[in-house]
Amino acid sequence: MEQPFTSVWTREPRPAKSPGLGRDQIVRTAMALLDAEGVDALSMRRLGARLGSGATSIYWHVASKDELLELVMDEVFGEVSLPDPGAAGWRGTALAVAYGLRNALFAHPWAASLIGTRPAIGPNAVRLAARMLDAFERAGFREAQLDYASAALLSFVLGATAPEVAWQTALRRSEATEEEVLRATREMVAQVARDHPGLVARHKAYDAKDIGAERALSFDFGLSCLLDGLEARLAAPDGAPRQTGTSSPAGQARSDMM
Amino acid sequence: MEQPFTSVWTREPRPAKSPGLGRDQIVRTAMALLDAEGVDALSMRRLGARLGSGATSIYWHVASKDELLELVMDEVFGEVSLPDPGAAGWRGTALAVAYGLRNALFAHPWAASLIGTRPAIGPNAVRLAARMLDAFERAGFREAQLDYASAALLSFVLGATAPEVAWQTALRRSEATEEEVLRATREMVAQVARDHPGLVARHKAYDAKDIGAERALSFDFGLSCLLDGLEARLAAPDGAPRQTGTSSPAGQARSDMM
DNA sequence: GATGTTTGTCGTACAGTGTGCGAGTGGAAT
DNA sequence: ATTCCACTCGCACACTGTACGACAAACATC
Repeated sequence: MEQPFTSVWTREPRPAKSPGLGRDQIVRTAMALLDAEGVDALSMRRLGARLGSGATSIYWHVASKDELLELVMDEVFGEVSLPDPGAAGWRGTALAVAYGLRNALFAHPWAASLIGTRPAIGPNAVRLAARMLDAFERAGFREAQLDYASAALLSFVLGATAPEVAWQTALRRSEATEEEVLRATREMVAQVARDHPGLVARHKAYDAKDIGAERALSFDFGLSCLLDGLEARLAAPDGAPRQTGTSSPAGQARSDMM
Repeated sequence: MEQPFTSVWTREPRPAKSPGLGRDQIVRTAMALLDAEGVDALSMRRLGARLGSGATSIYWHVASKDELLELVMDEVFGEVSLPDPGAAGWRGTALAVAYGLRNALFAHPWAASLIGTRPAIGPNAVRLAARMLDAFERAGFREAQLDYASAALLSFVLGATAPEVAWQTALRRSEATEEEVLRATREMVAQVARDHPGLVARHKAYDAKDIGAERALSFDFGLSCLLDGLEARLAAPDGAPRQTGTSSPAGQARSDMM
């Protein structure tokens, strides 16, 4: 669309000395609307109505809806509270970021569907990344590994949380009881996986348990596994302590795209 | 919307004995359109035009656009080729799934923006999960850890790949040269992170390197870290070998939502 | 004070979107 | 011959993002 690859963050915001509409008020109202009614309910006209102004007035302060979404996205990143990297230690900071981000995404489910969509380079996202890099550097990570390690953590958190949130909101939107959902899901799995007998048995085992708690445990498990793996790299700085890992398997090209 | 929580996969597809339009032809054509022109270009009218039929004819075979997207999503999962879990071994299977999924997402960039959006429970996604569980069970994972471990792997792969794809397509859409983008990005970072002096220096170091290759290395690093961490759990079955990890930090509630 | 200029608001309009509805088609079964 | 059924499709509705240009109010300059 735009040729020199611009983003909200490069362009100056409107002077903002104004008495009426302002960029931050727009963003706040948009977040409220998103939180209250979900991502589908956010239209410029509805937002304008909530602001008590015309729909197209918004375009004076914000270039496009996409840009507005970038702004609210960064607001979500701003909501994770960061500990002092010196006091919390490496693992503490990592855990805080992980759970903070996870909780922020649960608090704003619409953000989960946007997170893979556009690059997160707003000031709050950058500050979060900087904090994490700081903590990881204190821990002893150097050079490229520093970036790799923090990227890995963020990747896991996002990849684990986004589908969870998707599930949760999908359930919430259909007003079925959790009972019904469980039954329907089991039927689905049974129907679709009848030639994978292990699956249906295992899925049956879930019936008794609380799904939310189970998912939290799963998150904990994956997170501490990843952190353990990272910690192991601190001992052997430039190699994979358990070998393999850097050789691509069975005819799969690694970095064939781009 | 629908009260008993239905999904495409529960409902029988239309008998499909038809000569004309059919569910699979629709899905194939939709994929072609998506691959060629991206996710914004997929509208029912355009799809109908490509099929040589009216736009609303599609609704006989497919309940809604959402359902259609679920179908094409599963087709993507079907594209990752799975090795024989017996022959490839645990780590081999894990690597194959990871790179296979990653490559599939790069081959169909539109899928990356859909992946966090709706639960993946189509037959191909289920088969992939079953294969992975099989391999992980052979490796020695049991009970809940079996699920946790495979979920962790998928989480990392998705969370690492989706933003990468998002970046790549964002760049592709703006017809800027990679040079321009680099310069603009650096300016962005510099502007936004001027109180994080470490960041801008580190970002400068990237200028010489190939971004794609760098990202592939990052993926490799995170993946092998996670696998190492998982492998460590095989030795100490029911505890975290490096302690911590299951206690939530500094006043952050763990599973407070849902 | 008069005159331009910037800053900001908004109504209208355009080209699209997903999809409900009901009318129409052809072939098969009665 | 008639009834039924699997399909196809045109129309219409409500709604979307946003380009454009007409306004108004605040401010600068003469």
